[in-house]
Amino acid sequence: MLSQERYDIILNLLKNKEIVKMKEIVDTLNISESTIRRDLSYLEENGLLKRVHGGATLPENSYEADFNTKNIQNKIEKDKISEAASKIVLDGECIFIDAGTTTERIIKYLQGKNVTVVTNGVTHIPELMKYNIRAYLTGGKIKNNTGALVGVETVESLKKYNFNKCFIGVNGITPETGYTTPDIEEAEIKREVIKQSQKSYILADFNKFGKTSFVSFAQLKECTIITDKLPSEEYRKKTKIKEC
Amino acid sequence: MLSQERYDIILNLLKNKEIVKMKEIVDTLNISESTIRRDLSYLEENGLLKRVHGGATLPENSYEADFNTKNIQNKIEKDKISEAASKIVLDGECIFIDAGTTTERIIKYLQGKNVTVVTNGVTHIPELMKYNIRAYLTGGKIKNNTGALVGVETVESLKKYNFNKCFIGVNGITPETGYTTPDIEEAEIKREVIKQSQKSYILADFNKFGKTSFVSFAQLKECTIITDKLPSEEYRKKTKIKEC
DNA sequence: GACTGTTTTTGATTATTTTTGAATTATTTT
DNA sequence: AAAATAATTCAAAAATAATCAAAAACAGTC
Repeated sequence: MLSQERYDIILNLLKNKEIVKMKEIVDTLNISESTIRRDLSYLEENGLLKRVHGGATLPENSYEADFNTKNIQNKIEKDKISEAASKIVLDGECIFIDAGTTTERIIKYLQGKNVTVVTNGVTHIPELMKYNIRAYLTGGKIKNNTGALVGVETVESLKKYNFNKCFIGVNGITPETGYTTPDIEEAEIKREVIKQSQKSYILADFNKFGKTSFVSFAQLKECTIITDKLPSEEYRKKTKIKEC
Repeated sequence: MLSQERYDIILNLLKNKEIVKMKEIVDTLNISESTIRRDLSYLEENGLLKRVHGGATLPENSYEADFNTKNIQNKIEKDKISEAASKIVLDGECIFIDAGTTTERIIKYLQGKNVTVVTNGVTHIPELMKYNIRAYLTGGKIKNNTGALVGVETVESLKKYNFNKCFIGVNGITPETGYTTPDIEEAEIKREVIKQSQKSYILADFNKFGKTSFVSFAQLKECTIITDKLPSEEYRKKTKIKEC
């Protein structure tokens, strides 16, 4: 059995139960405790679960949406992207962090840095408070499914800020349609944020390339893409790309 | 049984009952008192509950001095106040709910009502989403200790809304100083909210009467007090009071 | 392909640490 | 003071970490 398979199964056990015991994993996988311990350590390092005495639990701030991503490797890459993003943030800067699970991961890497964060993602708040990061929330309507703040109030609110950098999530990237997302209200926010930022960064794992979602919010050249793997040279010609 | 499981169960017992006795925990968990004591200590250290002789209660907000922590009756009263507050909210109204633990309790009683809620309390969000209440958040700086949104951005944000009613927490009430609270930034918000509301309500259990905190944010007559027990007739002469 | 040497993965074994419950002592409540 | 509850201590049990040899996977070489 491949380690990847084991990772999948373990995370799946967790996904349904919130908490899983060593014994349960042993029973389902029929594999030695030693190996499972190693797996758990690995998964913990990559923030996919939290080990506790006797088993493992979901990590503190895991929002369900993230668990729909089946491929573990993909999650690990996502984390690398977030880490890379955090590294380009300089001391004293003011940045915007978009709502969404990919962008949320940046926060933990900002720990100890002197930055001011503005966000429209209410799910980011516990994380921001945990690391004691100076943070502002845009106003607006709370979208019940994603916990993003949207609407006129949010756009108005954004106009008051000037960001050194902004970090934005995305669902599809093509040279023709640019950056796309499925939600029209959230697209509006992203558009406004880019307008208010000196530099704009798109966080995208490599399977977003070549995909198109419902609403375009910017052209390729308006932002720098931070990604783990570049699919073709075509994109590099059209915009700046930072690989990690 | 994993310690994590026990934590969950204990906190769940608490969530519904406000207070839980040692014996109850022993009966439900079938585990030694020693272990449960250790669990309670751990949970207390993490601010998830407060130990009392013979069991545990829900934690109090540290800065919001509550002198009767041991008194369970007091908590029941608090909840009655919140329930009474929720009952004066009419169908279709737009209300403001102040940040804080007392006001947070209103939310669960709004379930199913057709209301629009605006708030500056980020800790209210999960509860608002849980009951699927149409909600807006003011913008502003996230105060790290209380999770309240404050500052110019919040005040600006509030000016756009007109509320039918607002529900505000308080730390002290006297005929001379009016309504008082320890935080100057939060006071500013309360002041603005009252300005934007047709009717303003103060939620106060009876031990807030006769106390004075640092900053005044309104005179007695500007608001209606919702309380469980009235300490003296003096107050009734100066403002409207709703007992429950 | 077959062979060889290297690296990686695995499971058993053995320390080491953590958790637990009982016994004892101290503290609080009535 | 008596009863109830809590803190402390300690040894047994359970879980984890560390170690190591066998097995499997891999990379070259012929």
